[in-house]
Amino acid sequence: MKYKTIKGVQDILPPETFLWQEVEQTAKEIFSLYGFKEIRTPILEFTELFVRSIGETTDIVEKEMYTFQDRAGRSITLRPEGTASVVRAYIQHGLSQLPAPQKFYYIGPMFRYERPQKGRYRQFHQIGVEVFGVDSPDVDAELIDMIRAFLQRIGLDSLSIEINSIGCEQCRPFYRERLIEFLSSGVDTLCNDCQRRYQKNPLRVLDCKVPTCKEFIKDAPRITDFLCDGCKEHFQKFQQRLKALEIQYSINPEMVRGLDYYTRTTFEITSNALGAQNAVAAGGRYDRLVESFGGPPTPAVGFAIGMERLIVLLSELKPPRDKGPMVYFVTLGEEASEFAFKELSHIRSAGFSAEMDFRRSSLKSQMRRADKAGARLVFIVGEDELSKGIVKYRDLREHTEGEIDKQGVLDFLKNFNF
RNA sequence: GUGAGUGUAGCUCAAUGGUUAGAGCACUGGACUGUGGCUCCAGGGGUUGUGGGUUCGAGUCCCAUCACUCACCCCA
Repeated sequence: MKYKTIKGVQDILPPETFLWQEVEQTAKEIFSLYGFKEIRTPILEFTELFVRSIGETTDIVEKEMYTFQDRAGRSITLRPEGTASVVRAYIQHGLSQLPAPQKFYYIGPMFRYERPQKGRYRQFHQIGVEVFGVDSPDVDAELIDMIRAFLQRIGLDSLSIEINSIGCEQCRPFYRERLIEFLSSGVDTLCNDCQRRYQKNPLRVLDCKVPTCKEFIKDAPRITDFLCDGCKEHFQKFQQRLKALEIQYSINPEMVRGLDYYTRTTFEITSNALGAQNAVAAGGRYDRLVESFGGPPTPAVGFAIGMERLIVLLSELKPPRDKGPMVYFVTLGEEASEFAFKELSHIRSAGFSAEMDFRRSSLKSQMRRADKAGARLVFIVGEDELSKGIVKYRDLREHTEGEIDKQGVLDFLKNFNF
């Protein structure tokens, strides 16, 4: 085969596209109930935007971005995530001047040059949400509530919700020192990856999977014990709200987010049916990012849903099915074919999905194709029928049949109980 | 970037180193000359991922390479 998709990207074919449409439509409906409006930002941005927001030393920036020079020599990057672009747009268009909170959602492809595996692709799709201008933990809880509502609506309840607070620029550095202190007592017992993490991002040692490391960090200091008064209160209020909504969650003080810009609240929605990449949705608060981009100090919080992962769960639950046309015309002879061709257009205009068999073949094989296509109703038109001024119909589901006046096709459909 | 596994028809898979690489499903047609599903019959569809090597002979063994899958790393 000469041409195929490049590594880590994929075609999405029907009937799976039905599932994608359902997910997107449900997200739009639920999110708008919560006051969110769609924002569409470009897939291309200046590289600098992502380097500054995600963090220079993160893996995403260091080795996973699709970056290239445009024809004028500027460094351009295919977005690896959505938040940076939305923040840029928020500042660029002066949206901070509008009444807070400003609430946005977006749906679209993201790109990261990673080795593909289950639930991880080089082009993947996210539904993301951002709220600007309110620092209250009520918003954080509202977001969790919205995710829950969304997942419930598409039929995925019983996913686990994990939350954490990673503090702010006041308390986190202090905790970081304590943690480094603790780790230094046993660096040489840690795995190779953790030796590296110890140097680069000590917090990451916390969610190492190696048993010996797990054993060692069991006694490590916990971020939640080192939060400053402000962060502590924020985290408690957040939980109070979750309880008020009767949302089941667990605190995971070892949950570390990969992007540098997070502050205070972080959370993940995971499923144990997904393999190693088990996060369906994840997000958190980023109170300093807008300011660091040159905007006014603006607290913000958001999350992203991984669509491919969602689809995996969903298609196990209810395998996607093609929906056939309501009506299928089977014809014999040129005159009948022309009659059907015109009817086809009329009834489609009236809102009925309809097909006809353009191939000149036996009645039997046309019937067979009508069945394969999943049609509900077949109209049979031949010379006999036309000369009598009628068409025959057959209901493929109820196995009933009859005749109707050939002028009355549309009326028949309008009264038909599909 | 690291490791392991797998590459044969559109899909899922067979084929001890030995004839012309098969089956099920799917597709097309027929049995039923104007009636779907069930059944039966027939047909189309393959550079066995690619390139080397070993051998009288390779889908099968060896090497390389590419792709896919899963895991690590990291993350939605």
